[in-house]
Amino acid sequence: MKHILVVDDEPRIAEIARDYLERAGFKVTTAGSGADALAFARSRRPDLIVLDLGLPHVDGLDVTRTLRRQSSVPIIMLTARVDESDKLIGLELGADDYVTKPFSPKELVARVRAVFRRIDAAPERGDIIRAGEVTLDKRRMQASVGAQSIDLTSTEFELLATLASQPGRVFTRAQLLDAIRGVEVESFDRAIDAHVKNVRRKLEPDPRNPRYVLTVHGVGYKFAD
Amino acid sequence: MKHILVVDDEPRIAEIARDYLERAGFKVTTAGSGADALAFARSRRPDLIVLDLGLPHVDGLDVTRTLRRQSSVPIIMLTARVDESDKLIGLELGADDYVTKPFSPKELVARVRAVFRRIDAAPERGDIIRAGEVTLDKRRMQASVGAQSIDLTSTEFELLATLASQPGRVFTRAQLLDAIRGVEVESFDRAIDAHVKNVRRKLEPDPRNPRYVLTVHGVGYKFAD
DNA sequence: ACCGATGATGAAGGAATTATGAAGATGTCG
DNA sequence: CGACATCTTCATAATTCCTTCATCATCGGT
Repeated sequence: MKHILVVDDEPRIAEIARDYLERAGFKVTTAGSGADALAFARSRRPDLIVLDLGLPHVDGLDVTRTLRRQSSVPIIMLTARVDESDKLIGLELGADDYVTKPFSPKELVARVRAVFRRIDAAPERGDIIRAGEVTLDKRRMQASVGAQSIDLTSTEFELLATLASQPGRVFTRAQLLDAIRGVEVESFDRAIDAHVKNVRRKLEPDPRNPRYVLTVHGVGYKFAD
Repeated sequence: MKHILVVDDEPRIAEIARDYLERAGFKVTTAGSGADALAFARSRRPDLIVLDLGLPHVDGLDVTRTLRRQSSVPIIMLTARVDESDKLIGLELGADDYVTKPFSPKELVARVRAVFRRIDAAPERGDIIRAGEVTLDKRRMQASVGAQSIDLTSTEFELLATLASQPGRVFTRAQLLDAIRGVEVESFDRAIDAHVKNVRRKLEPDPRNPRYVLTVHGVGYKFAD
């Protein structure tokens, strides 16, 4: 069963949302502050968060920003004002959808269902990368070799995803830096070597004789094809 | 930097899209009508167009049709209707992907990125060199004779690519040195001989009687034509 | 067919590139 | 603030492969 966290400082609103969402078949937890929401999200990993933009102290955007550093949990924003809200949300990365207050509970349920549909729908083209026995799930940021799933840091994941998305293509270190860091950061090329080493340590059965992430001497790296 | 044209008659929607796409590192221009969009596309050549299907006067399909007569710019359609027939029509006319309204801005960004990934992944003109049975793929830095693929070092690959890019033309050793090393390096001419030997060993069915990389006595080498 | 000049070849040394472990820097969490 | 994780940098070891050289084969003009 999908677990939804509803965050609003007005208990009345939160309760209405809870009633409707529970009736729609979801498990619901409510939180009255941004701090509570963050603590809960960290420890219990809800499947979706309904978040009031106008929380006191730590507002919805702060919560979103903090959450986004560690998770890609879907967020639906509740916004009070119509005029400014779109702009604000537009500027802040991270919300998946938004509902303006006063909202109809039925609309909220519909939006929640829509988000889950999107997520559960057949993976987007390119969202799942399969290259031989290696599988990368971009949405869940999870990698696996065969049935064995492995933990990668976000940088390592991006690096591997870039390589595995086009097996056989040779990437220079500069290209890989772009892919994992964005163009703006200037970093020493050799940082890539360190990440490759770490990826190999986690991914390869025998890191000394890589089967997947291969070195192309004088050029860069490629994923085996 | 990639330049994206967003076309929607609702400024609110266009602005949200602009904000998200700019945060994602794209340069964005917005247009409120099909006529503006066509004018802009003609004069400024954006790298991708996000196009509302339900534009007034000249609708998205008209715009697409007109655009397609003169350009192959990627198009992502925004459509309110989920109707399957619209999808078919749009794809027939050359839309590259679809996002249904109301859309999550994050999804839009993801689709845009996916389209660019597809485009950038496609081999560019000149990236594949074909000379008889020999094929060179610069992106993969791999050569093949018929169906047999061959691993070359980067120097060997550059040497062969230089020769094969102009079959029949004779290259002096100095020219070949320039091509593989850059002008600045001073190296003994005869190093080329060694590379030719190695290329032949890997490439030729019978290295003693070369079929592809031919010696021009007293001058240099050429690729057979 | 001869002979000087040019090319082919295999081996060895050395330059350049990559691998690796550890330390420093940075940011995050409790 | 201290513990922890991650990313980057650095020094050094290991590896690749480029160049050179010596020797033998081939070419072309006479």
